Amino acid sequence: MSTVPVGRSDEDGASAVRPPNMRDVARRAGVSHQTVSRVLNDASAVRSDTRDRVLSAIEELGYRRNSAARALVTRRSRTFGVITMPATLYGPASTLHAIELAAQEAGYFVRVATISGFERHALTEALRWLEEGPVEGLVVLAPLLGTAAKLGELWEEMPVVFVEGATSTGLASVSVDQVAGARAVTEHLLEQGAGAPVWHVTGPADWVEAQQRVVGWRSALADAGVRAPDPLPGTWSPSSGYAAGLDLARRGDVRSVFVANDRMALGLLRAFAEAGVRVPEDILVAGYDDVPEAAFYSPPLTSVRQDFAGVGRHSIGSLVDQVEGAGTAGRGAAVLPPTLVVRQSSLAPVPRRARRSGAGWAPDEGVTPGRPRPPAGHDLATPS
Amino acid sequence: MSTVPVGRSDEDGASAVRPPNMRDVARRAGVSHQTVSRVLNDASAVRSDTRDRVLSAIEELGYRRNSAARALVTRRSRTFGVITMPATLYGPASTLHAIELAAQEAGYFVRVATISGFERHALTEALRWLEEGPVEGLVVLAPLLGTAAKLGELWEEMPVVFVEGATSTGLASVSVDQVAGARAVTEHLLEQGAGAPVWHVTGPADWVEAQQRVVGWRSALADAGVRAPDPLPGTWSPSSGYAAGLDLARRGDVRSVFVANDRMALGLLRAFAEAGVRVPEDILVAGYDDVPEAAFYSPPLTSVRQDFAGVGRHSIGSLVDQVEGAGTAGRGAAVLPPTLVVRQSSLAPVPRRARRSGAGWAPDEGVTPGRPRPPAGHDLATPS
DNA sequence: CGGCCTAGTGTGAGCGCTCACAGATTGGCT
DNA sequence: AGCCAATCTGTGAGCGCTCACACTAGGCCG
Repeated sequence: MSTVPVGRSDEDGASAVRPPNMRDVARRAGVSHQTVSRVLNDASAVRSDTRDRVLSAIEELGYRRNSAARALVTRRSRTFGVITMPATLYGPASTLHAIELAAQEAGYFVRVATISGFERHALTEALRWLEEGPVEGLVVLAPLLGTAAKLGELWEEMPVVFVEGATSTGLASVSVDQVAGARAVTEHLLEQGAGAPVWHVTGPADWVEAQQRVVGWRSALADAGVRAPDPLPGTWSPSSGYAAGLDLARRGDVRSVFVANDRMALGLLRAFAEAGVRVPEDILVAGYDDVPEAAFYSPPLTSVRQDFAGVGRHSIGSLVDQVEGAGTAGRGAAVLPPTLVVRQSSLAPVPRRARRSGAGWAPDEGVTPGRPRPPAGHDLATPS
Repeated sequence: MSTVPVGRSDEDGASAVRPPNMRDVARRAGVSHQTVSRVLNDASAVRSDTRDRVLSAIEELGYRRNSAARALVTRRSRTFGVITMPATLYGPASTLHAIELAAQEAGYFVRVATISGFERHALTEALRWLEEGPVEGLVVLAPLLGTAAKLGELWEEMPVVFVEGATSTGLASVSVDQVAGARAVTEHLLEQGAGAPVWHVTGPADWVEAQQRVVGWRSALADAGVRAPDPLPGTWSPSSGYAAGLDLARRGDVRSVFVANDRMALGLLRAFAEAGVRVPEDILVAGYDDVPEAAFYSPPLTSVRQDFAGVGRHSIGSLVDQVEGAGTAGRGAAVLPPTLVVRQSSLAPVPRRARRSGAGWAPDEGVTPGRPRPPAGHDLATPS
């Protein structure tokens, strides 16, 4: 490792404390700066002993390539921008983290612009901020309806990928199949509830994911010939689930509820507990997201797991294809299948045939520390 | 807003699709490139009508300054690096988000390097990755013991701030006062439990925060003249809390438990529920972190809230001071006070005087949707 | 009325790198 | 020996910006 301090004090005695540059390395290795550049980039067309000399000069000087200079001449920043909301929500936060990880693996940097809302003005400002970078591509974590349309004409020629939310536009997008997930969980509740109507607590109406979960829920009920009750509005927050829970507990005719995310389901379970409604004996409950804590709710919550890491990888993969590949590479719409994870909250206790396909009564690993996520669940094939 | 496509096709008919540069703007405004630069930077020493002409030329051309060129000559990237773990944990994720937000407000970009562990090799590699940037300063989210020491000599002259974990080194650090938080929650449990010993489920032993919570817990017990029971080891995960809960439920003599984070407390509550232990009637429970869901656990969980946004702001503030200020600016150790949030899980039901200082039986806002975080809680003065 | 200050502007160099191309060296064939 | 191709290496320009400095014009003083 480097033992020589930065800067050079040999040769011409330039006393500057500036870091060593390519020319310094070249001089030390007895080659030209261009050969150093070749070693760093091509690796080809350089005789191996020359390369070795250059590499050891780099090591000795503690040389690090100046990426600003590199970016200047190549017009490539190796940076992707991410536009996101100030969400500490489990889903978006996990996706963002996965994106950062995937980008790092692909050798790109990520620059995050957080916006407070999806109004046009905020979007424009975020783009400005990112373009200062500048960025080579854009990931838009745009879970609200209409974001894609609003942004549509803002970039020209800038590679972009919409995550969790874009549809219909010709642009690249990556998402988890929310309709399939909602269908699966609804069908499961129908089966466990012996065909009784499945109620639904929605997410905010302007979220694409919330809307698609409604669609999946409706279609499963329609296919079963069961009339859909009016959905109860929620806001993703536990308190909105709590409110919905109080509503549902007051009615006497509810047999099962599909809640659009786990946090709301937690609030709903709390309301049921206070109202003396037993889960799953009186009412079956299922959530969505499969947060790591879901297996430890009371009772352990049936949920739908999403592959956030996969979403991150696909997003970055699409951008890399668009930037490095030619033509229409990476332009498609990737749709990832979700996984139903069955736990106690949705299993009708009486007909004990309910234990199916590895689903257990969590906490299923018992006292074993670690991630409480059993490999249980069926993979759902992507329908579209 | 810009209606002219990028590049220029007027003047000398250069057909290039390159974006407009400073010289293009200068030509259009009838000034020199240097005057354009002055408008963009100093703003001083330019006559106002000249400035206006330059600004409108910028607008018309859709000019955006090339930050690579700027960074090259100024040797300033306006970028901070963040070294973090692949944590989807609530605390680190919130802190990271707060850091990004604070940096954006201060006009800096953030580059995140995620490492899988705090071994020396991984750290070195992360530094390499960030230095490629290069970055002007470093935020080290280093919650593991000894990270600071391991990194100690790796940078020379690079501004750095340790978040949640560093101590004793002379370097800048920002953290929440874990000892004070643990003391407060332990004292509260002692009072509610009428002086009965408070048990403790710890976090992983190599986490600074876990260790300091143990310290706070011990000192509160010592001050009260109560012997500290052996702490139960945990891993931050709900399942480890579940395991600890089974252990504690088996003993008959436990009156109260302070669990080192909310996720473990959730697992512990689950174990108690299965074992037929009632909370708070049989055992009082409190957690740490005050995750947004804590108010909806069964029962609602007493916890300690940390000001993550404040941590983010302080971290970035310290780096900005170090970079822009002179000398020893921003070098101190900032310690932020936590807030105890009392909920049902820790309130002894019999002596009803327990309702104090705004603490309520959550979900205290009832059915109102929104953040389930009451303004309740006492602020703890920073002791150190 | 010439010298000097100040405000406003222009000129040229160069940051560290990559690109396009030119030059040097080698080896294999006639 | 001579020549061509293949392989390796060097040269110089220039990316878009900021910095240091030179220059001009006008106002004020001696």
